[in-house]
Amino acid sequence: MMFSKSFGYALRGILYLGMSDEAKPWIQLDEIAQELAVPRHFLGKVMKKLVKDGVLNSQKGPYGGFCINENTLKTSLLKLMEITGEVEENGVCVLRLRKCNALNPCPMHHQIESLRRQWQALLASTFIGDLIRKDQPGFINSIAAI
Amino acid sequence: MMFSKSFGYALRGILYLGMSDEAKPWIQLDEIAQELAVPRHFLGKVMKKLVKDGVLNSQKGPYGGFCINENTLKTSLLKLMEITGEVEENGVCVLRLRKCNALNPCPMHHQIESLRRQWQALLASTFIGDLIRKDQPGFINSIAAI
DNA sequence: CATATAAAAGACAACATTGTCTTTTATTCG
DNA sequence: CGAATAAAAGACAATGTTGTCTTTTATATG
Ligand code: FES
Ligand code: FES
Repeated sequence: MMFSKSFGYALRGILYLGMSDEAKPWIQLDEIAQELAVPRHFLGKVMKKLVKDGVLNSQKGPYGGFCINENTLKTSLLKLMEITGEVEENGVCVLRLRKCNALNPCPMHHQIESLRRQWQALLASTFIGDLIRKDQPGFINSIAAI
Repeated sequence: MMFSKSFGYALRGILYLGMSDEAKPWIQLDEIAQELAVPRHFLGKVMKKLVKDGVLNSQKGPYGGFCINENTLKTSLLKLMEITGEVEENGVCVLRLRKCNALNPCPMHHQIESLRRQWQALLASTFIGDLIRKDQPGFINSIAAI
């Protein structure tokens, strides 16, 4: 019940772009990494993946950088987890014994089933757009570390 | 939402002992590892920790091995996670930004709060004894791989 | 006591994730 | 075109988890 670093960086990077002033079309990696206090090159790799999957746009060269596009706000957390590598193989037992299966359940299957369903539902039905609070002045602090 | 290998091995090892015939006082690592199809020496390290924390007993020498004790069945999954190293530091944000805090929440705090509470409650209130099904003949298969 | 046995302990390897650094590629602008 | 800029790409290091192998320690038995 904890996201990978990659996932956290991806989400925070996206939200930073989503919160940024539209007057500035492209935001550079340098700025994002500095504001979020995140390792620059590692964030770069994560952002690259997001661009490749069409969740963000990027532009090389002077005045280039990253920005959101028409897909960004419609992207689900589940999609984000797929992109950042939390494979979350379909229906795998929490003990990783096998495909999760109510007919041949592991000892924890029943206690955990409902929670897993809720978790999946949350990831699939929460979108980037749901997480942005442009009206809330302190929002940017909530994605910067400490 | 997935346990570490160490946790899985620990739980399955304990349950194997809990299911075993009481006529045989000590069960050897060799048998457990083979039956559960788990790496023997790695399991050994995990079992050692369980013994150190008083969740199991062990005995060196001929006819030695492992067995459950008066604490075993009363051990919670939360305790087991502590022992196997899923630190689960108290109230850490899912994005690992800071101590989790409703007053200064990260963007995901509200969506996730209820699930985390349920998860914690489940771990704290489920005990090894709750997971053993001595009456169920196929139980042993449910903790063996595949 | 000598021997055999099994856990405990420790050294080390394989692998995945995370992080750093350098080089390459594309783009803007003068 | 040439220089500057910024992402993309790739090589590599640090760290954590998982897995293997060998040596040490404790115990039972004859
Ligand atoms: S079989 Fe293990 S969680 Fe479903
Ligand atoms: S502040 Fe991030 S989950 Fe609570």
